[in-house]
Amino acid sequence: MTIDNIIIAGARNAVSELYDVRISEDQVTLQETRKEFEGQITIVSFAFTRFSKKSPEQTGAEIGEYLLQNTAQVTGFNVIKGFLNLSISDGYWIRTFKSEILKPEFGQFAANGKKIMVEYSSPNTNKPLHLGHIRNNLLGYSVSGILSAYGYDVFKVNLVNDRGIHICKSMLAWQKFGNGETPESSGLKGDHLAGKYYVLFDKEYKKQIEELRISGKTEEEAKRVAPIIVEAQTMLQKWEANDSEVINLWSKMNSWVYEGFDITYRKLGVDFDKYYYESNTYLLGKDIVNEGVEKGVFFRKDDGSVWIDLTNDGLDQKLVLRADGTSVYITQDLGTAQLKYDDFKMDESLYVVGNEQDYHFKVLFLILSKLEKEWAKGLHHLSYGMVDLPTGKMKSREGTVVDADDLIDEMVDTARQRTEELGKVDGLSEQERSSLYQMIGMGALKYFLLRVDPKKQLLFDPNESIDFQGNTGPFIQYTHARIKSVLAKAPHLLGLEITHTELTLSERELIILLGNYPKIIKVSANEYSPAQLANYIYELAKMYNKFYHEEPILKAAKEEERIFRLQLSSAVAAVLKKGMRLLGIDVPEKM
RNA sequence: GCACCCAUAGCUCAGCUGGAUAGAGCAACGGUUUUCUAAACCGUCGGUCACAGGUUCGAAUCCUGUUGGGUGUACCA
Repeated sequence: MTIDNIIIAGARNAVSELYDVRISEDQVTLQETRKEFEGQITIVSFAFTRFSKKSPEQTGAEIGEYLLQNTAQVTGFNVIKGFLNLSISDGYWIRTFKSEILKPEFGQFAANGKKIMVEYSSPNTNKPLHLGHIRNNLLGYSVSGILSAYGYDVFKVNLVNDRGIHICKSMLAWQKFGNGETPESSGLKGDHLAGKYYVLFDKEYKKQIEELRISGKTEEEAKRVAPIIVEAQTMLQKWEANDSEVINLWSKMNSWVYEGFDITYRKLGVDFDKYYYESNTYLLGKDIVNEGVEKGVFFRKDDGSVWIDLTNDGLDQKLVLRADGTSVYITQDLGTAQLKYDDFKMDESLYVVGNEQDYHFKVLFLILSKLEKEWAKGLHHLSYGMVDLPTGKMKSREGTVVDADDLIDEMVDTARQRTEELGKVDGLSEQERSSLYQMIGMGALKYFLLRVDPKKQLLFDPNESIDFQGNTGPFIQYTHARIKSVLAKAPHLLGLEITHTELTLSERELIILLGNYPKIIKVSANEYSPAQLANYIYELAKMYNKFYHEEPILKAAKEEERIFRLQLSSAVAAVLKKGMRLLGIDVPEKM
């Protein structure tokens, strides 16, 4: 039983005994006592005045007195306005520290027997990854870790968008302008090579549109009849007809791109249990459409196209199959959803996709539940905001993107400079140094992106480098390294029994904050929000640094203090490390 | 037009069952190292929580409206 539950139970008994009213658990509001007052847990007792018919102060005092008499852990109280501040015995905090926080599995929930699939990344194979994709990948990876810590059995999958007109654009431009260029011959990473031709296509396309307009066509018509776009469409048709030449080109370019993606994924430290490819799934979904027509959920128009009417749900009519019988995006997604369920039989499924697709997923989930798919109620969309630049939106075609590989390299390079300036690399081998720079640079980048509420759009200014001080990844990494350095000086104290009985203010605060870790995991998991966890870890690191300055650890007067403070430090380091791992960030032993 | 998301310090962000005097970091200014790592710590400066109503003992938080920003509303994916 947690202390919160003990206090809630005590408060319910108090109200029942004193005022003869039975109240439910959620009628008792608890909060942490503000720093300026004595105590650790506060009961907000305004609501109880209804039952006591007395002033908030008097009501609080009566309940406080009751708890003091009847609840062993409560050692004192004070009432300020309607706030009943309770002091909990140091013995209780120390016992909690020893019996829970110090355990290696602290923060890992028992398996809940549920399977969840997390789909993230979902790149297009016509261009390299940019900063927006980094946010997606980090969110997906981190949420997967958090869900796993919360007790889920997690499957990470990547649905690769490897077909369609946009892929043909890169292919066509390469065919026309590439002169057989390869990653080897050009020294370009495969995904960057494909991206280069995607941009070239767009340039040529725009040029042709302009020429057609000068010759008197409307913009709309020009866009439709420009030779290069017509060629790309022809190529897509050939691809769908299994034309061997097109398929070979497609395989070749895709393999370059995958090699490039793998490098970026490795640098980001993300991975997947399974890949799905749209080239395999794009024909799926037609069975579901038929099923929907039979069930009367969908209807067919005169031209043969199939629709669903969602106007009663506040949405629009939506096309689910073209008149010529071919699939649209939502058809595919219906089919893919079924396929994924058939493969994994998961209880829940999370799609990590930008908020520009909110409407799409609303429709998708609604259709599946109308089709009476039992599993549809387990589908969720982790909708995150765009990453914007001060100049506005990033656009691949126009080259106004922050490239993922460039940014990563830059971060690692900055980490190297800072670390060398601080002279912290003495005694490290070349390899240790480079792995440290990698860890710190990526830590700064990942924390920067994950500390912000996923649903908010995020501003990135390329002219202002990401900080390494204050509320940052490196600050937390530093705190971890700092603790490790102290621990290394007296390892024998870690195994000794804690006999300490009285806590200083900062010791008590640290234990309470450490004790909140499981709650934070729960909230982060339920809300799919690594930001909650990130901000918690920062608070913990900050509080530890304060403690570190205030209290001597190895230089404490009494041995029992040295033992306790060292083990407290060790527990903080463990939670920092675990928490950061769930954000996909590693922490160094030294920095 | 309609729908969804967002608006808190100069900047970037916390603030989560409605609760006490709204918090951090950065930036600016000042201080702390013969003591366990100064990527740290302490202090000063900085707020009409977009605006206007409403609900409540109590609102940054809930409701309504307005303004501003973003996104969507494709037989693109």
